Amino acid sequence: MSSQPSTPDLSATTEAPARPVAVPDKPALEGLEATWSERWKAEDTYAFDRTKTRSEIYSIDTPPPTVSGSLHVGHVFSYTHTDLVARFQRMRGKEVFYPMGWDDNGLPTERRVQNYYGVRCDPSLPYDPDFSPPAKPDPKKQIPISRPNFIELCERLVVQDEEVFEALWRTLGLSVDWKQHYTTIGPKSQLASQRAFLRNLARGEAYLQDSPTLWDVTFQTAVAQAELEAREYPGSYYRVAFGGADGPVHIETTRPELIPAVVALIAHPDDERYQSLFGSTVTSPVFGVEIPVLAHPAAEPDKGAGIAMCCTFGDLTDVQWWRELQLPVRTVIGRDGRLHRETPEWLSQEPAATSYSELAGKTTFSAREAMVALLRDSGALVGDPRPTQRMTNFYEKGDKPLEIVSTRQWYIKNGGRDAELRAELVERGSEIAWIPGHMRHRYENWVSGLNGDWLISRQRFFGIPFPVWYPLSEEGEPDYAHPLLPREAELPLDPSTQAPNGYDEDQRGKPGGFVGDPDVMDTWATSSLTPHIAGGWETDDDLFSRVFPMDLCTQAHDIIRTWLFSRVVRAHHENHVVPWSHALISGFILDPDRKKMSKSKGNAVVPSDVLDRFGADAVRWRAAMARPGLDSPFDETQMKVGRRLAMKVLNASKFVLASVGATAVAPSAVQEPVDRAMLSGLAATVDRATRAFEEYDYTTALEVSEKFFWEFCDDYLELVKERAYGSRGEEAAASAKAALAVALHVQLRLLAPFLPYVTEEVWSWWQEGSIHRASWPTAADLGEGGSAQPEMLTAVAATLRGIRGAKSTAKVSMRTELSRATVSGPAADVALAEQAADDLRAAGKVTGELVFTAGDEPEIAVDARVAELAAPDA
RNA sequence: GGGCGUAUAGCUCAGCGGCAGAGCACCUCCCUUACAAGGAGGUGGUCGCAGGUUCGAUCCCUGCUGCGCCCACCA
Repeated sequence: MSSQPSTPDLSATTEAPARPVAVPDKPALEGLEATWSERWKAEDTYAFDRTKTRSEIYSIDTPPPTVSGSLHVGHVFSYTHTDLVARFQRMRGKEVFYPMGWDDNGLPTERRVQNYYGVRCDPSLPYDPDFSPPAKPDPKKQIPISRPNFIELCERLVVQDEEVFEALWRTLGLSVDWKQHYTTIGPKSQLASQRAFLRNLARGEAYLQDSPTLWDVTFQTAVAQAELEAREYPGSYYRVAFGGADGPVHIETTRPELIPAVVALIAHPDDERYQSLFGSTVTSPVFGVEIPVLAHPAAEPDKGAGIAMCCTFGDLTDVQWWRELQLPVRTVIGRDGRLHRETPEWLSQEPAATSYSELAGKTTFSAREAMVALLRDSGALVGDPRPTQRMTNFYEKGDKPLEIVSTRQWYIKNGGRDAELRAELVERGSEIAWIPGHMRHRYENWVSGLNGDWLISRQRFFGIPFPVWYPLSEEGEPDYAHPLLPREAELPLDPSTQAPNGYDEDQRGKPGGFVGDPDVMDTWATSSLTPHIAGGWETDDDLFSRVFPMDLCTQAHDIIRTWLFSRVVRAHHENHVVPWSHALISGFILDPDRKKMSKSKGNAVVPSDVLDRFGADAVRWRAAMARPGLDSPFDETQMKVGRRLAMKVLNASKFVLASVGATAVAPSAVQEPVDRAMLSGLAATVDRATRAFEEYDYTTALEVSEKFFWEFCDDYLELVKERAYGSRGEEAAASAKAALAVALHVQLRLLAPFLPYVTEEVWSWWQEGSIHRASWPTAADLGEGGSAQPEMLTAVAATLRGIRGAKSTAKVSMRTELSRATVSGPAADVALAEQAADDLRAAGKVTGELVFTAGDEPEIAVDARVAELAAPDA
């Protein structure tokens, strides 16, 4: 560093660069993804160094994508957001723990296997070791296969799917350490899920309960509150007369097929119309069953007839009444969604039994038609049905309304039935730094609105089994109150193939023997443990202590109620902490009509297609323009802007490094005022980008860096081009070249998180190592120039723009020479611009006079005379 | 019905007490030795509506309206 400005340190500019500079003649974006993703893989560029201490580490919990689903650009954007932060933190010197998982467990995989291979799982069948799926699956005739055969196919297919996903993420340039990878069905997940479950059970946080459950009749499994989706569903109101002592009592129902399951009529205790009926009984139409009339405050006088029929179970209000009024259970709908084939005992009398036979075995839809006919014949149907649209609960992956079926299920306490726990979990939410902040309301709303504990068991096949058996009594009845549990050291295990301690396999299913729990855990019961699974909980304490609790969780807002909340629940129970300090929430990518993208709507944009057409850097650029939490419509034209930036980085870099030959990064050689002014502006940009990134505002970090870069190209580069080529001598050229090299060196690093491919490509032309392991730029990288006055470049650029404007107005080429140009404006600005008079003269091709004069204009203006027009005859 | 967010140029979005901004699109010009998949210049706005606070409001407050999302809503 020179202490004597009069003798600039030229040695820095003449010394040979660290390595030969190799700039291609025609830099191109094509092929960069293949080249560099391969290199990063081979060189393990993003490997996590587990010797670092917790304070040196930045750990990230990323949502494991459903590999059996299809990704669209929305996913790609959200995962890019995570990667932007990861790359920034890495360059800032943090050791980034950035694992990736695949969610391959659960129903989506089962469905995909069914369709892909044309099979279905029939647990009653024995394993067939010679089974191979049909070459041409017939979707209409699925072949029944055993559960072990089915699971084999699941495992086979997810491996294929996962390869495709990994390739996509690598192409996108996610800086994941793939050695930290996990799958939600893999052994690590099995172990963590079963261990965590046993711990929950031991502490009383998990329990088994036989009670009314939301039930999907298509998939024949229980579903959790978090998986509900209310949808509009057409129906009709039927006005139906029950027989009362003093004449008929009318109710309205949309579900007449549930009349055989009526256990009470219920009205509001203050409803004057029904005071005389409370305590009395009525008889149900068609069946003639005696039904009590009861009062309960949940009945709404304005709804329907004001008096409701309570069935077991038509909806959640029925469950509430059943529970609080201690009503009997009269179930008619089975797990398959059909009315029981056997006549229920309370309908065994005639004429009920004959009537019921009209309904037995029918789906709810057919049973409804049959029931309406019975009502009509009996005269109990009053008037015509009135069509209606109402909101009905569906399983989010299902297409038939949910039923409520009494079943035995495993639950984990999540505050849904415990105000104290709920308050603790709400409080956990406020310990998280939400980005953007208002996403915390989503969390609080959800937790506050829970109406039951978390149902984690599913009556499915491809999932993690509960590590539990039940002893069988001498009568062969399972004793659910005293489950047989393994020791943690025996995990992971499968109770359907392994016997509990103290029993032999031949006692399975025999009186006095045991039976394994047949259910599997829902996939959220596993993904709620992703910080534990990825972090080596209880299997690698050293690693876990270095990465947990994590620094960041990133995801879209739709899974706050599921993935985010369930991880908070698990970490709260197990570790008494929140699992991460920050939650960065992405918005959705919408189609151009602002509708959410989804495969079913056919408006999803396939990521591999846009990656092929625009390149990963361009796609990432567009992703970075979507601020946290904000939904953003997808528009291809914006990809082009990102692509143009990537291309510009290649071209500008080629110009600086090859055409000008500015390769030595030597800030001390920068002496010209305008060069120092440029570096000073860059210093301010670095500062702003860094602050923005620290606040997870990657969009602003990109905007300020990109804006500077374009001005650097459009103004500064043009301005100093001639001087850098040597038009004003060695010293002046050296200053420009040093400034160009320093600025490029800094700007490439500023852009590296966004455009990992082009920045790496350019870095490789003249620097050692990966730019992604280089340090994040600071003002110190810019030397003393960084503290010069940036206004000077502003004034000079305004002057240059004025000169160009004059040529543009005169409709002449920018190469046209000017015989005279007068720069006027505020005295201070003009004085600053004048300091770069020689550069301006060169860049503007002012061959004649270039006059600087203070004037009245509020900003710099240029009055120019075009030489060719001034002398057309010449 | 409850909650959250949002409304700024044709489009996508910044700005959030002091002269209304960017990119895209559009128009004009220029094949300039880094870049024509480029470059230069330009047109374009009652900052949703109505009140209020203020010397001053796109910005703060209140109300309204539109849009979006989450939750609740199966009589």
